[in-house]
Amino acid sequence: MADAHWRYADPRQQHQHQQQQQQQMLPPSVGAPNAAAPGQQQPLKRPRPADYSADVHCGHEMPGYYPREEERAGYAAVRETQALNASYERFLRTGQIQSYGAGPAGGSIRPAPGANAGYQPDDRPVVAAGGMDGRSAGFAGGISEPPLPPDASNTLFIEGIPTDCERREVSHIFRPFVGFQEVRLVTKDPRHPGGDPIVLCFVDFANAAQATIAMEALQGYKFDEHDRSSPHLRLQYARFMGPRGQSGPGGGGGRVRR
DNA sequence: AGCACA
Repeated sequence: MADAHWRYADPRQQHQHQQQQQQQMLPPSVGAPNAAAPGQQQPLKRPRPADYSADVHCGHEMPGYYPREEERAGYAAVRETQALNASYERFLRTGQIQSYGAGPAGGSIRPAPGANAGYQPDDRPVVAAGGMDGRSAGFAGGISEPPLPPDASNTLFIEGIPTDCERREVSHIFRPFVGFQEVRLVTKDPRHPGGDPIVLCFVDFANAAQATIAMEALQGYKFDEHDRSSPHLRLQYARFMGPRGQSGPGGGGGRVRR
């Protein structure tokens, strides 16, 4: 608890000698050696002997560790997202929503105390989907949902993201929406030579209804609200859904028809 | 306009 907190506290604390000791004991980022991202591994200064793998464990294990660029807040987002996924899967099975999104409880959403828990601002999603599924549950509010378009997908394709925008910034925009799972940024070369590179973005939601709510809420969203020439977002359903999407082949997401 | 990840 406290030892997870001291890392992020401001540097005016008086235990610096302790920090230095601990930092020497913990290697910088030996999270999960076999899960390293392709472009991410640090250059090895010298090849390790074969018996290296036996004693790498240093008590620094992190369930669900993502070796990408998420640091600090990213951790919390990922962990929280996974907790939300778990909640939602429970909802799918039981048909009951338990303190999902808004609401005071959140006890079941909190990650178990461990690595860096206990350091989270209250950033749980507040923009909730009325009827989660459109089918069965979700009539609690008495508001009927419009049917989803036939090409609805739980992945959104977002254009118009400024090229200097980082993944974290995009996550800030989409994270308040219930069902948010992940943001993926893709940089494309411009069609015209000399043009600006293009940033495409894919955002996953737990289901298509939640994706639709976010899509309509953020359609035309301006990045710089006081700049009239600021780029604005255009959101569509993503065309192809791979295994990450919920409606693969045979899942009802066939050809686009209207 | 431009649709990737596994």
